[in-house]
Amino acid sequence: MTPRTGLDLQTILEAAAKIADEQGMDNVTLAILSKKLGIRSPSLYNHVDGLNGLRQKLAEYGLTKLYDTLIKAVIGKSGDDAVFTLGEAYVHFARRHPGLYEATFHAPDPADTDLQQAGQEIVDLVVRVLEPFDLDQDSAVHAVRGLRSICHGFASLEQKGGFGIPLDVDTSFRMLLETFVAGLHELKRLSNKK
Amino acid sequence: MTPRTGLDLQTILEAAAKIADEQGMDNVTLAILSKKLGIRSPSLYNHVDGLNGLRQKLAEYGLTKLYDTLIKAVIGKSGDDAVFTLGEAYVHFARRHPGLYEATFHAPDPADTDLQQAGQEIVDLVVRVLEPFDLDQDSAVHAVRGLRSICHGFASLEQKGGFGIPLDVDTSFRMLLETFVAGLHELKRLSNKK
DNA sequence: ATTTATAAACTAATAACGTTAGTTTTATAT
DNA sequence: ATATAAAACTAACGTTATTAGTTTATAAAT
Repeated sequence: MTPRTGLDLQTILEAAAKIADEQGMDNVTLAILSKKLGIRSPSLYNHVDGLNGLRQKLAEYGLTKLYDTLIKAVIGKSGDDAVFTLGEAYVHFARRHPGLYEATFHAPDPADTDLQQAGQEIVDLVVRVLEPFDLDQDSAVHAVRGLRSICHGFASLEQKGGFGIPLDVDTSFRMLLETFVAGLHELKRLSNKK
Repeated sequence: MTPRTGLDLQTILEAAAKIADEQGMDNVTLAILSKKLGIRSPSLYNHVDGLNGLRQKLAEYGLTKLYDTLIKAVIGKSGDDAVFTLGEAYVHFARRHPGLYEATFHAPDPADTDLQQAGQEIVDLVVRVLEPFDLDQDSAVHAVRGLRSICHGFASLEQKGGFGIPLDVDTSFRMLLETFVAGLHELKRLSNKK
């Protein structure tokens, strides 16, 4: 004896992501979402644990979509080139999916296991991209944090309209990545000297 | 004939900043704020244009406090040292005032003149800190964007609990700044070669 | 074909919030 | 003492999220 088939989580998350991208994360409400789906807002509780539950799932959904984008981008690339490609795919994702990207950081429970794991997959990917740089274990962790900070910081500031001056932002980001990569090589050279 | 003297904006913003820091930006509501101030929520409209107006003012307040912190930190410093000091003061501010720092990015109208000016002061400060690196005009703008991205990205990720692994975060950030500075020197060396 | 179990979707109701309108209060300058 | 202007108030409304309880539809079992 099985129940009737209604909405599924995937449909709900896609609709929520669309609202986030088009109207901003603030407008991802149960009221607006349910209207878009053609149901009443209490019905959403059959699929998601309230607004917080929706935000949690949406954050996870966003991270896995980001991961899919990144891994497709770096296939067949290595070394400096892979770093540039990874970075550019990251900010490109944030531009294409501003709301979903924002949702990634709006999880009510950042310590949730599923969410952590989705984030860890991205970290592991960045670790692999940085492997050719021959960093020791600790330095590798530091470098991953660095590259994530660069990508997220740039994407976030760009989204918030932080770059007022009319100077090409792609060039800015490319130069930032080049500076980072050059710095990695340089620090490695210095440590090899000893 | 002057009116009675009630609350002033400064008091309101300080209370709002405290709520933001202690309970998160989501709890900066007119209801909670007015309760903390011992007045009814509609009375806040005498000082601030609703919740959006409060958020706008709070963002501006946060930027000026950040600017004050940064400028005090870099006084008497120059070159690489000034960059390290600036960056560390930045993330230190974000740690001490997590909610107020977050508020900085939650202005309903990012294009507002007063807010833009508050942000521009910080940009100008970073420009001056990077002057010793002898960058041409465009490169200087790119470098400022880069350093801002690094600082904001790191602060933001740290705040969101993005760094799971138990490896010292201060070391991570220091190394990121060192990588950036080394990269700047290296790129400069390369461009001088021609 | 009929029955039945199950979950999806519903209605109704409540509490909290932001906001507006209109009234009262109170400190100060005359 | 009095008039004024703004601060603070009460009352009310619309919108949310949320809970409780009811109805409905569908897939499987008879």
